[in-house]
Amino acid sequence: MASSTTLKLKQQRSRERREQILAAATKLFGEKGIDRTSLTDIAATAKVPLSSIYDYFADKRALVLEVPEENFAALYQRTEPLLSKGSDPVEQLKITFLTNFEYISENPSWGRVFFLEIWPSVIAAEPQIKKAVDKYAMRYVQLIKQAIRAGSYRKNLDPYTAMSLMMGGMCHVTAVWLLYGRRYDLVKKGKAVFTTLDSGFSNN
Amino acid sequence: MASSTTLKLKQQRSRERREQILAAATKLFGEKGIDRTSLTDIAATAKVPLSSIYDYFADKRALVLEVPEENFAALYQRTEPLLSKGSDPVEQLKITFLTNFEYISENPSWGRVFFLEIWPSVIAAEPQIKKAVDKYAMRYVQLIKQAIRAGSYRKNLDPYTAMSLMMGGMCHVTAVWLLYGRRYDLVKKGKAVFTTLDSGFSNN
Amino acid sequence: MASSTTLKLKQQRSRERREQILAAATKLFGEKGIDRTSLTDIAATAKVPLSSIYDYFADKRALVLEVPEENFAALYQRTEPLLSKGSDPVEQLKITFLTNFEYISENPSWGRVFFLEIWPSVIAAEPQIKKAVDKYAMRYVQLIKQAIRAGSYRKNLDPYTAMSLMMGGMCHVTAVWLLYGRRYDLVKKGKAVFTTLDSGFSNN
Amino acid sequence: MASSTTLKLKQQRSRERREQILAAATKLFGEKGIDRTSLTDIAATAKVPLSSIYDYFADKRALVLEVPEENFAALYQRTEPLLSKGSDPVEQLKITFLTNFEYISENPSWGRVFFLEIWPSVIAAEPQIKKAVDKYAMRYVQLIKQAIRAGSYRKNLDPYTAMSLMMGGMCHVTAVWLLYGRRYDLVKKGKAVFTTLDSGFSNN
DNA sequence: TATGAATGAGAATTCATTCAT
DNA sequence: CATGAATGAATTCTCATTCAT
Repeated sequence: MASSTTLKLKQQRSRERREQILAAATKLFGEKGIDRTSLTDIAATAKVPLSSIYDYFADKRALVLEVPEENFAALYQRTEPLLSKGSDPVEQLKITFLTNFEYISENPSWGRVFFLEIWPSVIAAEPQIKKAVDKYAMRYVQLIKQAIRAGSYRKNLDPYTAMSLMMGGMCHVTAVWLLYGRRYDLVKKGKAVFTTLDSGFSNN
Repeated sequence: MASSTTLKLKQQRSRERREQILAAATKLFGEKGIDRTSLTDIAATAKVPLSSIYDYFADKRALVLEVPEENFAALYQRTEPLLSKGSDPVEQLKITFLTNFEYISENPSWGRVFFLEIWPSVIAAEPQIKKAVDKYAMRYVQLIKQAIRAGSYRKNLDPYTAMSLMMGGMCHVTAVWLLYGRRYDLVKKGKAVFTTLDSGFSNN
Repeated sequence: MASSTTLKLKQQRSRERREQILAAATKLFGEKGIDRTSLTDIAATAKVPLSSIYDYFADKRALVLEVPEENFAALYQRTEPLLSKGSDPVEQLKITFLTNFEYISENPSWGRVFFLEIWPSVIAAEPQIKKAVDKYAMRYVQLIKQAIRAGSYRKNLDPYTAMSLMMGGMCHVTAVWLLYGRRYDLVKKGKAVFTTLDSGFSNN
Repeated sequence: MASSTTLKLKQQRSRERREQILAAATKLFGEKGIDRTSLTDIAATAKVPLSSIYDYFADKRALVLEVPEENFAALYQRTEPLLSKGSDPVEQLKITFLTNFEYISENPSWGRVFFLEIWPSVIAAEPQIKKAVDKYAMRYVQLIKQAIRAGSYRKNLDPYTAMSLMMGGMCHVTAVWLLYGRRYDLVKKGKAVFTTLDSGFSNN
């Protein structure tokens, strides 16, 4: 009993430290860029001794790669329940798209890291990152294909081009939002982007 | 007379060296990322002594910032003559958009640097970069506004959102093209992007 | 009674662990060198928690110094019974010398540690090591002196020089054997070394 | 003229620095062992900034490997002229053997590095080191073979075993000399070793 | 007694920048 | 003007050792 409690406490502390490090990394990567952020910086921000970082991550590269991992998981967890009911592919596409805007809106650090540092960038070529991004992109491609089959979207719409427009639009709008000091409502902007694209994709 | 000739020769040599350095920087930044590229690498690639870089650029930062400068100039020089005749704003928009795809297609190093390293990224916040990018984006905004006024595009189209879709689409499509080994015709893909967006922007 | 049994079991376990650690250290020191072997490596190889090493050895230095200790003890234990009978000093010298070759042949890890890492090396200056090595060398010196007195070896033979040749020969032959992948019978080689030396030492 | 002088001065300074570093490395490697010697130590001893070491050696490994290189060259340079005249293989063997003792006697730091750290040790497996050592050992093997052919040494002498005894004897005697504070004349000891071996090798 | 977790003190290496010539 | 050489300041990573439980 006691030992089980202790273990849990320890594990709890460990998990917290890990998260502190990831949070610090996310914040600093977004602010200064991944390469300009030293582990010393991260340790200081996370209030953890530098060498302790190595208790949780094999090396800097591993830490960098876990930042998206963590956030994609959170994003999926948030999107899933909203989708379960709606069966209309266009509706599902909209929910998926806007939930991402919401997530970024609430986690701008993550937005910074992802859209200013990870995608698109040379590290997006890292298999671990590429796989995660591809998986996310494929959701869009699938939904767009369904929408075409359902007759909502034009038969001659290339689903990959359409996905590129959705991802690229999100990227640009988010980057501008971040670089200009987040002076407007990102989700509202996301809705405008969706509406414009949707009308271009539709069988008018 | 003789000295004037000498001077010219020197200036000539200087200009060449400067360009060699910028070309080497563009190439290497795109391949390895800005922070992972050392001035020693650049000097070696440009076949110029390391310390000579400091005769042309104040420091690494200055060199980094001049890389987009140089390339935007080249892009403008290429776009301008094509625009002079056409007066239809949609046509001008299309030319401007596709010329950029052509430029990237022919200078993939520059594509890499710009879309994987500079925009969007934390260094895009640098005033010098931001100004150059904004200037380019505003061309799109102006043309889109003209197209709306001319009745080609919908009255309720937000020109900024539309511009974001064009820039973001270009960014995404280019990044994927680069990250997946340039396996298809980028300009063709650019045309598909334009067509899709154009139909969404239009008064159908 | 029960507690005594428990105690014995514990002591048993303790002794086993100690030996596991020493065996792992011997193996790894020989493979990678003493300084390149971390206590973490040793713990992992010995399947013992890292911090448990400190229950058996004061620090890394102490562990390093006990590795020869342990092995000299084993070597003596093996040599003693063979000597008891033979009274001819030259015969005893031969047995002592060849038994060492046999021991190395059967424990090449130990051979590696001793001849590639400990002797000769700066750590051979450590009193604990020096004492053990000196003790072993003195056995040779004594037997050589006896052989001189018995008339088997030349009167003008310097017993220390002779011992150096035996030890040095063993060292060189073993090192070559190890560095070239143990491609021949070390004991046979040892016999050749002994024969050659013996004939140089003898009153021909 | 001036620039040529300047160049020479620079090269001169460079060569000196390089040698300072190698000398410091040799000294410290012999005193503390290669792995226990940090580049910081070497830089301090050589009175050179740490990072300047990298102007002369690619990394620590390269520096370690150049220490024997340098000294073998010096040893050969010293041995060669003495050999030119003598044609008797045994005489040549003696000169080669004793010149090495002389060299160590005058460069005990090198003796320490070579016999306490490099040979025999795990780094002796490094191709660059192995090659150099093998080359030196083969000289002995050749001369011994010649001596056998000339009838000076026994027909049934294995030249490799004989070489091992010469090298091993030198190693042991030198190591003891170093570890016991160089309290006697190493060259004299070398002569005793040679005499003893020679009588064992000979057709008495 | 046993041990998982933590950490301080280095270690090697890199690189932008300076400067003497 | 040009440049080879030099270097200080970081940076990532390792590891022996300690300690709370």
